[in-house]
Amino acid sequence: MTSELENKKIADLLLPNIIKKTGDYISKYPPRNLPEDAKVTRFGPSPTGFLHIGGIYTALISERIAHQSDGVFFLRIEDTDKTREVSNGTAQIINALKEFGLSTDEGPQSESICLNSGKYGPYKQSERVDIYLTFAKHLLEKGLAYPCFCTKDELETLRKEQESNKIRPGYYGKWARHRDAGLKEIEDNLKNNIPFVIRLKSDGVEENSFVFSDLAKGKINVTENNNDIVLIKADSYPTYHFAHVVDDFLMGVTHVIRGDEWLSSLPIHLQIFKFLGIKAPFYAHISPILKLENGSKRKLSKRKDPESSVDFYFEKGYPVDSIIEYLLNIANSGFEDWRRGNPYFSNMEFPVKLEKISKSGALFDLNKLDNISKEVISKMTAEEVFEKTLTWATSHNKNFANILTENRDFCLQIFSIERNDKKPRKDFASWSEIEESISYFFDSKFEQVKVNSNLFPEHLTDTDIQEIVDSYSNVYQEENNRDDWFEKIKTLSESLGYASNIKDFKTSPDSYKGHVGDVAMVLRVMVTGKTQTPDLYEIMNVLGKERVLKRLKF
RNA sequence: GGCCCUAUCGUCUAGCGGCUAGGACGCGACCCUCUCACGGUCGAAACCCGGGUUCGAUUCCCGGUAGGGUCACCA
Repeated sequence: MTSELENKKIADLLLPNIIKKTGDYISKYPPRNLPEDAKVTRFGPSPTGFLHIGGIYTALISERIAHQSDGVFFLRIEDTDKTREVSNGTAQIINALKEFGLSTDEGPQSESICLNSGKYGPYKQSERVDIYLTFAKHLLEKGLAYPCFCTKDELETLRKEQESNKIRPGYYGKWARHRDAGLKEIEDNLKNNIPFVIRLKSDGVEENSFVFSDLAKGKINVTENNNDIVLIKADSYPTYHFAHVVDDFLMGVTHVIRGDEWLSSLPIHLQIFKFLGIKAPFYAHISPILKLENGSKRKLSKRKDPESSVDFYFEKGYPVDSIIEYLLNIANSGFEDWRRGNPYFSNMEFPVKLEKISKSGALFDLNKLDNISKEVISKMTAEEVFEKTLTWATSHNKNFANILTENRDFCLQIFSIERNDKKPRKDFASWSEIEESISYFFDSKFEQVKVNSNLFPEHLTDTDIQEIVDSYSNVYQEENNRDDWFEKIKTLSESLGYASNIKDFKTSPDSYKGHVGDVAMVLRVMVTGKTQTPDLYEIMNVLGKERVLKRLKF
């Protein structure tokens, strides 16, 4: 029997139910009809738990690269490890993408809806098993793959033996026990119902290396793979390596954007492409987001770092645009300059460039996130701030949500304070900070705060304070503008023996009881219970005459 | 350990043979100012080490060192 015939027979023996040919699938999924420069990218997460911020980072870059080239960005659920799968994992992924506004053109959109499922789908790897098996069978027939009947224990002892002899561990060369098994041996094993995996019959030579051009990393040195890696597991699911190659080929992916932890398995992937006789896509391997711990950097970890989960940011109430802009800034540091030049453009307009992605990993910097977020929120209208705060509060702070809905107009006025100025306030980085910082506007909360007498300027006596409060109460009325309001404070200061401007006070401190700042501070503390607030004139206007007088009398 | 990747202020980075090494965040001072925030001005703060190549290296090459990744029937 020729080896060709024997291979065919082995393939049929191993996968008797696979009757389609690779060609059937290739013609079912023809090349995409897109403009020449259009890029097709994908996000391929595993539904194994909460979505990592690093996943959003990769998805964001992939989405921008596709859509900024009039290409296609799709979601593919990589659920080939049923032992690690989490029940609502897919839903979490879909929701997170939605929350971040990363729109997918194909793939699952919800539990039941899958966009364009007929075109290049299914978009769930567990539903594509027959496809992988067909391609695996093809490799078996060509003698480029073979069944391996080793048990886990056997592989374990093999590894131990290699390690103790200081030999590179792996299933290759003479260590690949089943690599050259004949038809008879395979038949016997199958008859005894011994489970098997399908391995690649590698032709790689460890000493050979070549230069590969990665879009993000640049030129890299690649060593040939000589490991007979597993393509199909004993449960008939493919490994990542095999699924990646088959899927990204059939689904017409042009640019594979993924974390650089995959860099070291690139040789495997290129080899599978070669064995299948198909062209590999472009690759961009991007550095992960890191965290500093005990002086050394490490990847943000799912288990140890709460900030690795996207939920962390949603709980704190960062606007999604803040997170997106922070991530864009990590991806392409030119983002900051672009933003300065285009303060009101959507961040979708910022052109992301793979070749500009930093080669080294960035430490996550919450300070920077806060700064970007303050900038983002300061550009929102009071209505936007209100709506987004309410949305956040509805799922994270019910009491506050009620206060917001019951006091809609009042809150809108509060959020308008110093917002429509040419230099708007930048004091909120997240929605969770707002409740506390505006609490004094609400009588129910203000009255609980006993105005602390040591908040007043130290050098004023109780009588001084009383005098300021009384005389201001007498002249107070709602003013039309800040200047009138301040003039009144100044006049009052003069009449009570305080300098109406601080410079006068500084030149001869002994001729005054204090200065206009002290007078304003007394009023500020009386009205808000705080020493640091936004513009007092605006606050008084928002509170209204009645409430101001009541607080002054208190 | 093998292989691969990376290395500029505390952090994110610009730099692509000649620069007082630039910017941003954070930090400090001052100005503006009714406090805070904003804004403005200024300041402290970096080229991992050693060899080459070169008239000249942060930049190119080699070697160290350090950090990271990877060596699964996980992705």
